[in-house]
Amino acid sequence: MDARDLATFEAVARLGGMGRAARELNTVQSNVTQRVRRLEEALGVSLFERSRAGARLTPAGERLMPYATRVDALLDEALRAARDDGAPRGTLTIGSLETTAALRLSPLLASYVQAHPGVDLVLRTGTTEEMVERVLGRELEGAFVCGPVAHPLLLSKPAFSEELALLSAPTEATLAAALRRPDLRLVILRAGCSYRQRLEELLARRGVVGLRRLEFGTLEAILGAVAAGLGITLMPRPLIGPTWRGGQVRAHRLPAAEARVQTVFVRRRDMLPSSALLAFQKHVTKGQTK
Amino acid sequence: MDARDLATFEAVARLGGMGRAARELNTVQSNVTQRVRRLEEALGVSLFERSRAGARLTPAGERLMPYATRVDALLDEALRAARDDGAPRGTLTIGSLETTAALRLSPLLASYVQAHPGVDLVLRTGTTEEMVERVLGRELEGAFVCGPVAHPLLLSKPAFSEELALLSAPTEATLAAALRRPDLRLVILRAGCSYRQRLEELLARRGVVGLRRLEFGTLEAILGAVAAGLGITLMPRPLIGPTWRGGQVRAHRLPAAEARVQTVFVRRRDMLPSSALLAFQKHVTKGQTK
DNA sequence: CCATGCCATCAGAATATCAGATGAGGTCGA
DNA sequence: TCGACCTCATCTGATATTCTGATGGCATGG
Repeated sequence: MDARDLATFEAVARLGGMGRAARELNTVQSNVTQRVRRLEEALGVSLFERSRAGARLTPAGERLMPYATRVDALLDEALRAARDDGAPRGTLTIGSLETTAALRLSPLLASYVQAHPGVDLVLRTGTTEEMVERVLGRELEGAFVCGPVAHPLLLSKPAFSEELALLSAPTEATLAAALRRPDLRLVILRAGCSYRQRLEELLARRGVVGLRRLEFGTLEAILGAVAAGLGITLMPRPLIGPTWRGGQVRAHRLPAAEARVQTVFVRRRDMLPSSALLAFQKHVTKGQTK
Repeated sequence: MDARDLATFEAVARLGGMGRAARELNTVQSNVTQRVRRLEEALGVSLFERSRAGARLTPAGERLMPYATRVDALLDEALRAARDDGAPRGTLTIGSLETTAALRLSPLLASYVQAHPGVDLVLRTGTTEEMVERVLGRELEGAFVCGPVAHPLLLSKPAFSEELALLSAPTEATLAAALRRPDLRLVILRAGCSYRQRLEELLARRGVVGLRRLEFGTLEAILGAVAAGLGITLMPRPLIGPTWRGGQVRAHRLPAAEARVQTVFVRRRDMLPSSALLAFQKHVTKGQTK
């Protein structure tokens, strides 16, 4: 049984058609047909029900499908294991929340790439859901996300503990005052942002619901908007320390129970970490204790 | 990365030479050389240190080796999963202790193959160590062996509980009398027999050590030897019930603590059981309760 | 110092894979 | 109803890969 046949099978099953699979695999449809037929002959079972609409998996195909993906993943892991001699090298692709990247990671990244010049570091940012999705899809080796994360396929390890603060324009002296504004809006980073739900829950406990939202793509824009009195936001408190100490926004402390949030590092349980990743994690731990 | 290249690599590593691997793979040496070279090029690392003596694994080869076997096993499992539609079919190869086969299995085998005519049943007998070895090597889907078995790769499930008895010639009225014979010998089935060590321990507790051994290949020969007064043996008590009730051997009961032995069914934890095996296990369970 | 065993390399034959054209069958819309 | 447009199957010839068997280098051991 050829691994490439299996990969072809997988693409056909996933895309629901041989022609579509051919396009994805950069080949022609006749080729895909041949590979599938060969696989079917080798196994002695029919894998697809062909129809005008495309190809649908037979029960035998359903049974084979998980193996197709597992073989693919295993071959990929074998490749990396053979290449990885323990010295960090190659491309390390990790994900992070925007805020974590800004607050915790940025000072570490420079020293990491300096310590390991053989590594090409790729950092992608996004929401917790996006990051988890990409880690599961093996697009990322791991990611810093808003904890806790409980997923059977993921390994989750506490990385940072943040104190969140509610930010408002500096004209609002207290949290209560900030919430009394009639035109109060939530200023959030993006649709699925981890802190948005938390902020809404927090406000709901104080009787504030149904607020309008403002969505900005960068932290700077958000802080600018808050400074201008457009609304409030929730953010790690240290983040506004250096840049915004001029007093352009005001950070209102929250009760400890609401303020604490764990940033965890997640990675696939079944994916062996590259040496580059191990070195990165060590780097993060070292930076923490310093 | 081609799975066949990986299999070739595995054979070379295991046999320590390309020529030898070529012989095992039914091909010629130049071909093996080419496949290994291609694999090395694809990975970008050297996998073997070549010398006049053969080929030895480099560190990268060492890292790749476990994946070669895993990919092979996974492909094999994929094959069986796709073919196995839940109806017992194909070849079921299991192992058993000689005594278990004679005592417990033989009545079950006929009814099993009758109930599942699509299955070719292969039963191999041997010692516990041999069976465990073969299960680990995937030569057997599972085996009935002398418990307990604790191995991280094996799943072990109690199957039968036997009462062992010490057998002697019928002229010996008691166990103590049987042990007093000056020319006492142990009659055992084969070198690694599970019951041999147990018998020696049992005798040692009674102060009898250093006995000579007689080794016979079949149960009938052993019972015959015991009947003829050549020595003693240890065996499940029910085994001598029907055939030897004529009184040609005498079964001496043992204290419960020494007599009880669990026969367990073991199989590889990471190997999905075929439908034929599942049906067989169900058959055994049913036969037990009857 | 020749026989033997090891691996690397090469060349030609056998085989597999590829792209593209075509055909069969159906759906959809004019 | 017809034709455009899907689907997958099949065929063909060009291309690429894989196989075999022969050769050569090199070290070891009789």
